[in-house]
Amino acid sequence: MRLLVARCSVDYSGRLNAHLPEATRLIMVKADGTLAIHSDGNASKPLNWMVAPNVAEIHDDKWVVSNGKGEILTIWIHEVLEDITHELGDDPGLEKDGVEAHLQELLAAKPWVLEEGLTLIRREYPTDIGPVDLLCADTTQKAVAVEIKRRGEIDGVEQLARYLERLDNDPRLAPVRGIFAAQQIAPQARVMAEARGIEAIEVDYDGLREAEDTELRLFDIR
Amino acid sequence: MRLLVARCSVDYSGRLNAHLPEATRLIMVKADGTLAIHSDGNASKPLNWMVAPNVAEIHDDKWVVSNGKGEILTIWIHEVLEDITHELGDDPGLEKDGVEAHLQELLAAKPWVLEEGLTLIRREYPTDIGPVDLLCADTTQKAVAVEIKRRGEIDGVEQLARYLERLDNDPRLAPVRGIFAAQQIAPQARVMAEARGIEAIEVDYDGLREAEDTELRLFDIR
DNA sequence: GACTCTATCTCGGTA
DNA sequence: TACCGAGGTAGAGTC
Repeated sequence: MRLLVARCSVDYSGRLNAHLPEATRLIMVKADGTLAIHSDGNASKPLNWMVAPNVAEIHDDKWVVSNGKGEILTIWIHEVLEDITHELGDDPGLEKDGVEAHLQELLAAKPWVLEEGLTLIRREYPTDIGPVDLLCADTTQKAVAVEIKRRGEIDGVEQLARYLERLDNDPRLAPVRGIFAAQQIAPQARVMAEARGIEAIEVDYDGLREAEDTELRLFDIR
Repeated sequence: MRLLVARCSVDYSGRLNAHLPEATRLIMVKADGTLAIHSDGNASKPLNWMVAPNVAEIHDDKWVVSNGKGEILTIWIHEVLEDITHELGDDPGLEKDGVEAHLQELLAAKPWVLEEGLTLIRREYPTDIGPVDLLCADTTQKAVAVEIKRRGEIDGVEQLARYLERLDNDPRLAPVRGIFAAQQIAPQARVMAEARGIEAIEVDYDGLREAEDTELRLFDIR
């Protein structure tokens, strides 16, 4: 990783056109060629950037970085205040916990926490506008589509409504009920769900995870 | 701006829980306290970060950065390879061109490029769930709602469909037609639009902008 | 301050 | 490769 602190001005042309007047900034170049230009304040995001893969022509006073999609970043270097390079090596990467994928796993394993007697037919059940998180069957063998979110907002309800519309076109499944499951459900999303005849259920993620841990210990499969 | 290259491990707890095993990384601290931890490859985004405002307890071997929302970032510093600080000063900021706002301006000025004879009634026409980008009238004086996106995705179609539903409740306007205008329209968004009776139109942004330039020169109002 | 929507979104998964 | 959905989305604008 190369870190350059310099007075510079920048032009970007590609997905839009943008210009940065002359000022002192940090130019960060990663090992794969990813380049980012940061100011000191008012944003955690870079002012300008260019992701890898790209080709950089580097001269003392001018860098021209381009990629295969017609994007060009031109940096005019007016004065270099610092120029250091470090080999950081590979990074083992971020371990995350608490995302939607895990909540989906937990509910796929125990759909009955959403409704007595609910059983799983398939995860990521495909429709022509995208996959439904869970397709289940209730105690009367009727189909139930489940959309899972970490935070239940209005667009999640819309998403489920779209799926239900498509699934109802399948005579083997119709009529399909909908369940909207999330750790937290916004009041507006709840209202929207009720208006569409969709059940909105808040799920206790931590409780589910603890239950999973307990079972794993009981069955000694760790 | 402080730039620290160090072997470190990191724990984040807040909107989710995440952990970074020990490795060499860049820790960037901006003047306002914004902090970002970057690896050398495979991402333009930081692995972990904490935006301002926050409170940082900084010791030699351990940083604890927290904010008022219960988020805590803990950095264990195992070895410092570089530690430099530069005052970059204020940045004049990025000047952009080519975003949705500009496309809306161009189409507001010339709604007839979307449909022969279309005239503008109002930009940002208010409904109780948000403003419609353009409300227009066609040659038969029927209302037409236009939603404008740079890239037309399925969500944009849904958004327009919601607006149309609301506008149709107004007896002075009903029935309202919908036009979905974007530089590029995704195939699924097009399918969804058709299913909703909405016309999907791809707009030539560069052509519109050139036409605008030409007119400005013709009328010498620059 | 809360809410809404855009974004050179970025990033990961999948067909 | 293109498309689609998730994000600790972040950030800007509006009410």
